[in-house]
Amino acid sequence: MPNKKRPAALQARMKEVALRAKVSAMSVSRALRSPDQVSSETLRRVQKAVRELGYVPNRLAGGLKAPSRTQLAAAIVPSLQNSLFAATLQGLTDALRKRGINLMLGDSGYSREAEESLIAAFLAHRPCGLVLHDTSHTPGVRRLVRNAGIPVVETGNLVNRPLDLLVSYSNFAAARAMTDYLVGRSYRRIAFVGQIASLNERARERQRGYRAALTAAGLPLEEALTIETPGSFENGAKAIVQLMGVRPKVEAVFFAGDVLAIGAMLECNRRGWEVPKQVAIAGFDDWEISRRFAIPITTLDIPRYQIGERAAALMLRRLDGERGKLPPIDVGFRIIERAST
Amino acid sequence: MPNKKRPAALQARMKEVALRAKVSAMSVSRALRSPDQVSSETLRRVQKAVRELGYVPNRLAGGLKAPSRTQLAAAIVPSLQNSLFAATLQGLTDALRKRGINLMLGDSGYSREAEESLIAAFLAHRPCGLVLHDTSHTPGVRRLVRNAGIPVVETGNLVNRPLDLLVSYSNFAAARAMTDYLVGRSYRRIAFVGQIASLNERARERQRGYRAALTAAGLPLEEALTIETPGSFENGAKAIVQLMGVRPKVEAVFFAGDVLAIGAMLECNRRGWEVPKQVAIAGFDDWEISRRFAIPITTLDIPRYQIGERAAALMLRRLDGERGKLPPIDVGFRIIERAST
DNA sequence: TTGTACGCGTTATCAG
DNA sequence: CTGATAACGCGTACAA
Repeated sequence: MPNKKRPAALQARMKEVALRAKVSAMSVSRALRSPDQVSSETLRRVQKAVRELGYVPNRLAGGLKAPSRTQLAAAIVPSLQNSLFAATLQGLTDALRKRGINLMLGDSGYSREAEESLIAAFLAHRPCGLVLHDTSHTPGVRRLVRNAGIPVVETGNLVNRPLDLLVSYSNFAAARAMTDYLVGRSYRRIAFVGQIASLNERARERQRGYRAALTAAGLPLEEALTIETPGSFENGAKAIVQLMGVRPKVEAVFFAGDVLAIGAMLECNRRGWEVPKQVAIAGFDDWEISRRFAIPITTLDIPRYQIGERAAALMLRRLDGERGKLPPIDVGFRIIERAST
Repeated sequence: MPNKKRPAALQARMKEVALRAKVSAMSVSRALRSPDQVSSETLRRVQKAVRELGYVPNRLAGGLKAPSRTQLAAAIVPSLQNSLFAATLQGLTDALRKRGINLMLGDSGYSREAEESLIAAFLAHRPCGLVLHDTSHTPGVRRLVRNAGIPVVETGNLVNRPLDLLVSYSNFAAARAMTDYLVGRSYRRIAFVGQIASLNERARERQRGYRAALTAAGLPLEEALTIETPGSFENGAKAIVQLMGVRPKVEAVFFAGDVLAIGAMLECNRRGWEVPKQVAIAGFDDWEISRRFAIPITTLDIPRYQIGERAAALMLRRLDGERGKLPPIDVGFRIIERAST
């Protein structure tokens, strides 16, 4: 048995590439990481050997020696199944991949405790950066990321005291702008349907924006015109039914989430309620389907993909050595006016 | 400067935990990985030290020494933004997390070449397992996974010769069953709208299933009744408009993707076409919104979450030492009959 | 431009 | 049940 101790014919190591290329392992390492620091002859031989052996570098070893260059980043979103976060993730991975950085992904299920334990688990792999959608954290999270000493980007809301880097938009300003818009369209009795404020900072901020706009316009705040409910088509439908029963009549409903607005629109279609004549509907986040209804839905466009892209860019600046406190980035939002209002 | 060489007060190492707990590093390692192999006194002291130092183990070092236990798996889906894949990912991460395994994620953009280069990048991190949605690969992929020597699970289609493990359903059988169902409902001129077959094995199989059903029922195959188009609401709308212009009249349309069926339904609503009276509509994959229309859409339920869960389970069996060729798992499908047909 | 020696943090092995 | 020692595969520092 001419077995060289290695059980199966597995992955080649750098040493074997070196042997085949007739150079030292160090030259292989250099040829792979900074090709301009070796002679073209060495480069050629190394590349040939790499190809022939199907060599796949071992980043575990590399990362051990040179932490902060593991070429692995981590991201945590509240839910994997929400298309909003998916768009941000796409922007993130697209931008990171250009630099050879891969992404570890997990979901917190909207729980701060789950976020903390997930971060701890991720840090065990020594990622070179961390992206968190949430902006509200346990004390443990602050300690973990401080000790980790890696760039952290938050993306969910334009907060005042971020952990580190911040790329987002103002949930408050967006909700306020949409409510202002409805007021500008002469709607007076405007209802609000959003996610449960106590569970979620973003939901809280949106509700606050709605109220600020009403107050600024001199309109009263009525308990019966604010509904908190988990986001789903069904709950959007239930909310519109409930609101249509309120007297005096509700003129417009701002759904702080397109999933709710769409559910409501479907319900209106089913019941034959005319939008916007009987009730106007506004959404939040411009899902593709919102513009495809017979009466397309007025909504807010948030540049989700761009948030991911710019989060990556910010992280990369840190990895490239920039040390100072980089200023937060506000990607803004845009009201998309359609027939539903 | 009392600096002990370490620049900042960063992550504690196992050695420091050992020092504080007054045991050897080896005992710390054991206490963490197999608590029942150390005395309860040692265990207690180690746990205390870990807590006090906020120790986060370094899996890079662990993985270097003990490959195949990096506690990191990798998954590649065609697109991050498709909710179908998101459901599978959720099942996957939920199941893996119970075993402390985290997930690296990327998208191939429906390209086999992109899949190959992504796999190579992922393998550099020495994942202990790999999940691929696609079932059609470049030769390079076969070589890479063979050399990697890790479990690989494919999830996109019930193929005959999987790379290794397989958890999926038969796209062919599902499409055939739906077409059979439509035939059973006495529709005769049945059209098919699906993704572009040349780009995607799953699309190909669904189209094949449709044809097989028609042929078995003695119905003719007509060119004009098959449309291939990228999946989107808009393309679903265009397809139904095109098909409504065909003479003699099309009686039912099977959209091999709910996004297409929903786009078509929205278009019918807009134009006032009655479903199923003027044309019946069937979909594929039971998106939540499909059941919320005034006329809810008949569709196919694929247990996407379960696919992820079982893919994880299969991978774990391998990691737990099972060697043989584990048989493919067929999770099946279910026709959900609603008013649209 | 290239090579040598050593160390990164952990675990397998084996002796106590 | 515990500890000493030697890898794991690569990168830094320095020497040639």
